[in-house]
Amino acid sequence: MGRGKIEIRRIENLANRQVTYSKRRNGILKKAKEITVLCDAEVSLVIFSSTGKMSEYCSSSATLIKMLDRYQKATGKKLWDAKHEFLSKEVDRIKKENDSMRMKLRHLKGEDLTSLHPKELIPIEEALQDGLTNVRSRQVELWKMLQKNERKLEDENKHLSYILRHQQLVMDMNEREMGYGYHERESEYPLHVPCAFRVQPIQPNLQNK
Amino acid sequence: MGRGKIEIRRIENLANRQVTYSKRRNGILKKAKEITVLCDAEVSLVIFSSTGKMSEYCSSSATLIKMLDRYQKATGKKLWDAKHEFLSKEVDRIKKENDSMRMKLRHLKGEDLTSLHPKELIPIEEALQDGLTNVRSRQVELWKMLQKNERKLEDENKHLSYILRHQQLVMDMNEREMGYGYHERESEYPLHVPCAFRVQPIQPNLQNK
DNA sequence: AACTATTCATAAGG
DNA sequence: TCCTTATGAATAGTT
Repeated sequence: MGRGKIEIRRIENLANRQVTYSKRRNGILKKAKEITVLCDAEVSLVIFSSTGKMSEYCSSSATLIKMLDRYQKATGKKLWDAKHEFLSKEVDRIKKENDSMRMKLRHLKGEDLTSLHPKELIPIEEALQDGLTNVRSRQVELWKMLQKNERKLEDENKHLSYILRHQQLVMDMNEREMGYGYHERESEYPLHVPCAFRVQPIQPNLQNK
Repeated sequence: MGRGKIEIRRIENLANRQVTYSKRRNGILKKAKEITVLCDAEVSLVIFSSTGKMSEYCSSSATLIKMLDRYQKATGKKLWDAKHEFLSKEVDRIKKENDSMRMKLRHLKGEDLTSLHPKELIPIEEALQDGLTNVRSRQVELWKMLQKNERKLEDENKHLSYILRHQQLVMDMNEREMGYGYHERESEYPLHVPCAFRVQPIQPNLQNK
């Protein structure tokens, strides 16, 4: 494809070789990009020129690392050292554990049951029954605690109300005793108790809530 | 370069995409080989089709590992470390997922409930109830299937027994008809039916099992 | 898998 | 390195 056919053998002339290199490298990079877009493929391409200059292309969805991972899985060749191998195995192991738990959860939800042997249903049923028992006993426990707490608060409430009411009575009496003659003293030491904080007669519905 | 120009965008038709993929893949592989020969370059090329099939080319003087070493030196990017980091993150991520599922399972078993807010008990209870319902309906389903199958077998059994009893009656009659006169014939063509295979009167408990 | 019309890549030259 | 252009290669659509 050019002004004449060329044999596929090393180009001896350095300048020509370099020119051809850069032209063809661009061509390959372009083709690589095109195939990823056209065909939904993933490409990793690394080229070193004879002078050692590097060019690379890696399809956007695939980092070189991911590509190499896939490469390893596809070929079985090991590119990494023992540390990575350990981590890879760790990932696999945990993933398996994960899948198994996911399955268990699904079974407990009552999904995918048709894939199970009838005998396998028994322990699942028992586990569910136990779980339900436990959850409900916990609820009863909480309920009792709430009730107990409520009673305690109610008692406290009554007690406080009683004290406050008593205090207010005392204050009212003092006020009446002192009469208008003590007006100045009152302004020096005002009571600073806004209406909202004055104890009201207890509301019946507060007790029964 | 073909019967008409095409846009560089994903080919929607699957068959076309696959055909184009294989044509262009061959093209790129050829170009990669050519540039290594013509220009004394080194190329590493890995392609995955959308179906996950891998093709690769690596110039003879460069194994992929050597290429990656050069890549690391050329870019300063540490593939090894990056890979390590990637895997570590992966492990962490999956472990978290794992812990969360383990917790869910424990909760469904009714364990560690004290750490939950009372409101969180409700969905768990519901899930357990649903699961139990599903498991039990599956059991009922299986039970029905078994019963149906049992009835079928019972009927078949009755039918076979009837036929065999009938056959035995016929055989017995033949034997009696022939009398002792046919002794020699009987020894020439023995019945070859061992006792164990003779049909016995049906046992009542076989029918009711 | 082959064919072929067409587009594309590129060798040579400036 | 970039432009041009003649040529051969690659390939899209078809059979």
